[in-house]
Amino acid sequence: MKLGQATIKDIARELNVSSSTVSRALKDYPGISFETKKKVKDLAEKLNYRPNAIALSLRKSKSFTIGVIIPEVVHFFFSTVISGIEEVAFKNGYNVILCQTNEKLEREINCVETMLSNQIDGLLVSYSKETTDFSHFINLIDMEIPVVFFDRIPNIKNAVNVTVNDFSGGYQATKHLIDQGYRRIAHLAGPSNLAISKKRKEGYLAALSDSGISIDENLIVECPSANEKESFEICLRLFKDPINRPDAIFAHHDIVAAGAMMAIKSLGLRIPEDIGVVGFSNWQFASMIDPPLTSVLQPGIQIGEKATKILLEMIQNKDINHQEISNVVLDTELLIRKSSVKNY
Amino acid sequence: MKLGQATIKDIARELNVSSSTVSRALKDYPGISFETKKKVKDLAEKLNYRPNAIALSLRKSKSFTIGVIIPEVVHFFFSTVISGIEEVAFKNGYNVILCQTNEKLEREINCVETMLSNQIDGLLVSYSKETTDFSHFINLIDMEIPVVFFDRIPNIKNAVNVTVNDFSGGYQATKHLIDQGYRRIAHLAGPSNLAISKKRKEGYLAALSDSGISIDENLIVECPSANEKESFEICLRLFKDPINRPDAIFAHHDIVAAGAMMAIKSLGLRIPEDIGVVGFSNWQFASMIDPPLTSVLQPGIQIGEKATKILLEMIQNKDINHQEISNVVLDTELLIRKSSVKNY
DNA sequence: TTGTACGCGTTATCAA
DNA sequence: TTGATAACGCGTACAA
Repeated sequence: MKLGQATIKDIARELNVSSSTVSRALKDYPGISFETKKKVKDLAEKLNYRPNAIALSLRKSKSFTIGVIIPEVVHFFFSTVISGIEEVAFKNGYNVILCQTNEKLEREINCVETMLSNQIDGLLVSYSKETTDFSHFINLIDMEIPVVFFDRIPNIKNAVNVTVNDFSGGYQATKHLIDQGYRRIAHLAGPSNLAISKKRKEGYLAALSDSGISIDENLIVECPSANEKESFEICLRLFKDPINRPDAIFAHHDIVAAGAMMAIKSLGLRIPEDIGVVGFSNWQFASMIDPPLTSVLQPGIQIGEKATKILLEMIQNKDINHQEISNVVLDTELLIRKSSVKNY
Repeated sequence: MKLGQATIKDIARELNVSSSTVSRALKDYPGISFETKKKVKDLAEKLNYRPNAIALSLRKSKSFTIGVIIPEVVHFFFSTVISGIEEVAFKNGYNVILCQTNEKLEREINCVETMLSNQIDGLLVSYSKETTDFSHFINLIDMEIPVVFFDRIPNIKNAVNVTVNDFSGGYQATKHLIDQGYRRIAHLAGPSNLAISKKRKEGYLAALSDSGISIDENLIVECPSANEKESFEICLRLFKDPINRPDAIFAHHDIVAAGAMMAIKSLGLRIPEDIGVVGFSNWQFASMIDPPLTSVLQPGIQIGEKATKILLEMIQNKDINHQEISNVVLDTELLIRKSSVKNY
């Protein structure tokens, strides 16, 4: 018995018909006698025949595969996005091939190469923190390969972007802290080359402005690595001066917020009585820490679904009007928990 | 077909040589004049030539792709495993195609079909909670397609399994609680059809036994869904009776532990003073919750790496001795934090 | 040193 | 109603 899978040729040989007949019979093409059709289908069943997707790809110049490039899988938000992507792709008969960059530009370029070699029909990307030159993506777009950016979106002509309303998320978060009576609200900002960092910060600034609170540059600190350790240390410094210290923190995301909370606790300060805290993304742990963390919900699954739906549309209908879909912005929602409400 | 993807034929035509010459020149085959080689390579560079992986797959009957089937991406442990898988696969020039089952058997079978159609060279699997019949996997093994199971491993002849020592993890956790002076230790067990649930429970039982503590069946409760809500409710019931209530919890995993912690707090009990808690898997949030949760480290990245290395070995060397690698067990490590140490 | 021919699995096209 | 052929892109045995 031959290794591997039965092919159309195997069926044809065994039944003494041509492979085209088998192909047509299997696909219920008109003009095949009922008899032949039955013979073929029965044998196919018996041999456990399965069409070879690789051969199909070659024949049709279409791989039914979409590529996904993300910074890292081990990141709650990205894992939810992947989940949404996989879900929609699977339902539409597309495969997902996955590549993580570990936030390295070199690796990212390498991933794009791999994707190209593998003839992906389209690509979903959230680029790395190191990426400032987008030519490897622009090349793809120039080759007319559909590309959709999500979450971290570049400023590229003809790019299609899916993201949440980071500005409004930042605004909501900050406004909420103001409404709760906090006045010296610090912002732990994200890496400055990411548009999301800029947007969240702008939302923060706008909320302060709108409430007539003057902006104190000392209260805005960038967290380039955006991990809990970095944020812990930054906060220790930030809280050193008891006079000028902030009374609330709006963090770029929940991990940063968690680091801040640890710093606050380690200084013997109370959350939310002394310091209020709001995060971003609503990581899984947000509701489980103590006190539960108020956070801006960033609907990862929906982002993944939406981005994939758009990508599939672009793949299936090349003449789609890019202008209309070039910037999809999903709504955020503030999930209020104890970390920011004094009388919760 | 994507515009601008140059093929060997394009190069051949332009240079007035045969495509075999181009093919050979590109791969530095002997017997090609330096001159031709240079011409070909230069033009390839200029045209941005990239070998078509699909054509190569067909030609070589090898896809350089491995499939990964997991219950869900949005699960910290699995996301770490995927990360390890992707890392090793990428380094070895293999692609990763991903399929999640959402814990559904039907979907799982469907995923296997997809993988087969796509001619994966090998498969990594952690099966769904619903799966009790493994014939869809056994078929693969019978077809001599390399399959490696990780974390959730079946009892199948010739299967290759990679897992952590769940028994010893359960034992460590329980022993630690005993050493801390806890005596009425409850176990919130995982879904009963998973070997990992059984193993962790056996470790728990053995530790009690070895310490001469009698086993109270009322203190062992299964959590079939293993989410925080379920565990919260189970714990409320478990703690209703102030006389017979447990003084510690060993949970199947950290999410279950987190649910338990919420229940404990909501009843006004203190952790670890009144109730000690130990989880499993060391989810990312374990160190961030209050009090930080003692947990059994389950090295997901290493599991992913190890499983992939073994799979690639099986793919590249069909004559490998399965007996020797049929059961790889990685060590767990107990990370002791405040949730289980009264005088931390 | 280079070219020809074939096959990997499939299907569209034309011919019978 | 069915068959033969070519083509998708590539590599390679064989021929020149």
